[in-house]
Amino acid sequence: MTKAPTVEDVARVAGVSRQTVSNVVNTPGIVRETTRLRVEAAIAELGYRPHAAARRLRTRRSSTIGIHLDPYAGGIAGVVLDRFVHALTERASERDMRVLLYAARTAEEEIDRLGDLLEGGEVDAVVVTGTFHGDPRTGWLSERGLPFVSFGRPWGEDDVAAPAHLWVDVDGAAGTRAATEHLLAGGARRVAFLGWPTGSGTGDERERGWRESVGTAAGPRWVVEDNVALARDVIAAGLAHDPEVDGIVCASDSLAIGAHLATTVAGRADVPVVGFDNTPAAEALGLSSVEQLPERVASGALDLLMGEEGTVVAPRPATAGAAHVLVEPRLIVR
Amino acid sequence: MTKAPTVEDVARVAGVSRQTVSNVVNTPGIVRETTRLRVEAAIAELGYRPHAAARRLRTRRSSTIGIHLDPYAGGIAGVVLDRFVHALTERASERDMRVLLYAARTAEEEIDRLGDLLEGGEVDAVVVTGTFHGDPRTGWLSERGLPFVSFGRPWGEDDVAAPAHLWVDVDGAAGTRAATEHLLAGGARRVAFLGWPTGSGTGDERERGWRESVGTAAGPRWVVEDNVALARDVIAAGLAHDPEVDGIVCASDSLAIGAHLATTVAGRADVPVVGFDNTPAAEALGLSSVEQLPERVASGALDLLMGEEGTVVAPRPATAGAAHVLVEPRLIVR
DNA sequence: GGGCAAAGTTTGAACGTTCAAACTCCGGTC
DNA sequence: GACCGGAGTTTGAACGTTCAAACTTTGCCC
Repeated sequence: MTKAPTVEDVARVAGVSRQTVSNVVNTPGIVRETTRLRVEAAIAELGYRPHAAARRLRTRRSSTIGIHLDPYAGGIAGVVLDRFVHALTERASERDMRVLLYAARTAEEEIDRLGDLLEGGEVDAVVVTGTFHGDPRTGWLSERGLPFVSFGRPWGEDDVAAPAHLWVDVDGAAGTRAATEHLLAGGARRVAFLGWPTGSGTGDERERGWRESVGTAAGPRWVVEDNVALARDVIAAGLAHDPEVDGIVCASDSLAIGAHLATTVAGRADVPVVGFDNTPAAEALGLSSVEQLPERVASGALDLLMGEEGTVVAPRPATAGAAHVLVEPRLIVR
Repeated sequence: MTKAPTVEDVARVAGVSRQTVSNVVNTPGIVRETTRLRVEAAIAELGYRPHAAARRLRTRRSSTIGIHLDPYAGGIAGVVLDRFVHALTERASERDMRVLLYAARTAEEEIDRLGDLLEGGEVDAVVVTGTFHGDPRTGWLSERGLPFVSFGRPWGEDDVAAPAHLWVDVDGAAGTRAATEHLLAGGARRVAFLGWPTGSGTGDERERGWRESVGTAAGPRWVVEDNVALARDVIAAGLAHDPEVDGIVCASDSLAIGAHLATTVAGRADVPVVGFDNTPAAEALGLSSVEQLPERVASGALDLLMGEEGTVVAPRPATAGAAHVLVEPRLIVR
């Protein structure tokens, strides 16, 4: 394999200057038609491809977005994030952007990594996932004015009216509201909620949706860690104790699967169970579930970073105009 | 935010030359201890980070590996690939490598993208997934001598003795063999196989493992598309017709879940079902399954591209020495 | 203390691109 | 026919790093 051709080589073959070749590649509009065709022919003939590193060095733009990938946790929850990564890759691709993955075990390590990537010009912006109250990462990024968007609200602050930074999230309450209303519309008279212990912003939000829409049909609220076997046991006991329950809204598909197993074993297959996340497992078991629409989340993240139409990361301060996107999820009925 | 410091700035502060700063960063061993400390102090003081693009341009290395991410397909199968991506990111990170994702809808589009990424120096090598017999991508890459490894064998050729290119794969036959032997050891006398229609290399391989180890306990071989509901129906009918079956080995977790639903409904919960891929769904239902060990696959891919110890992509022709890694999967008993 | 090799350090150039400014045409206007 | 403006094109410089070669210092031996 001989040396790869450069703009210079193309220019020589086409009988024009370096810069004109560059213009044909980047801003064809300003080049005279006849010249353009000549240059394009030379590009094709030589098989010229712009060298990414040289371009990045000169333009100070990498056209790349970084995203952290946790060690695979097992279980069901990771699927949502993976779907988001898929969607982000596709949407980014449409805007001529790339997605770079990075690993980090701890928050400190991640901050270190973020610094390398952003300040070293390896990425133009990052998407931070799994944020929590007082997350050191978002603070660190904000302080330095580095461009980023979080998937997940800056919990605990006044995140909608005066957001601390750009964020995208799914409206969990709207999801459980839809789930609850679906059960009520199906004739349920006593709808229970199976969620996580209070304190996780996401979980509290999902519980709120049920509480606000269940009205007089409110059944018990059960709480357990996100685990199929534990959920099954809780529901088995709960149903025995409160047989009037005729519908269960869950904060996750793991919980829903546990609940489903419990109702099946107890011969109460008549009690509908609705999950959250619409994972393949819920699909396989024929459970209804709230779909987070990761594609919308991905689009929202890019809109915030690049503007609705932009093809370049142009960070706006969180204080200016729309600084967040809240995606309304959709109930998938099965 | 003022301009980011460069080697030059660090050099000035530390009272040394550019190159010495570079040496401290890249090959600290050759710098005198006292000098090194002085430079390191200057680096810390200024918060210097090497500019990735400049380094890439000069060294002609991106320290990045590309991998294609399909549109999220839904269903269970995608999970294995996602786990592989996670593992690849972590392993790559340990070797100071990054992982870049790219999207493409068709094989032609993917080839175009591969050309841009590899010849534009955006990535040093790519991992190609989901290869099939006569795959245009691997041919295109091989012709040009571009460095890549495939996750999946070059089916149909003499892939082990004279591999067409570097590849990593999971020994599917070994997986179903382990599953079959597990059922036999548990006392099964008639073990069926539920697989996909003949013709997919992967599926045929998994069937072979069952066939070769089931011996006189061979039950029927059922075949169906990879779908929970279809699998359930096939097993329901199959069990009714052949009630002697007392164990089912499946080519995937989707099939296994279908089989599990069928045995449960038929009141034949005594018939153990073993899946393949060890997805969260199988875990949630308490099904045994064959675990592909994506971490090993990821390590294998990097070993092939970079050598066992290397930190640089140093492509070897597939003809030289070990050009493939075949990972032995592990049965997870539940 | 002179000579010599090894260790450590500096210097000029180069990687391939795009920016910014300069330059060349060309048609139209006074 | 001199002047102007705009479209199209070229030129020199710069982005920040590392390579390769040249240079300087150190340590050792006789």
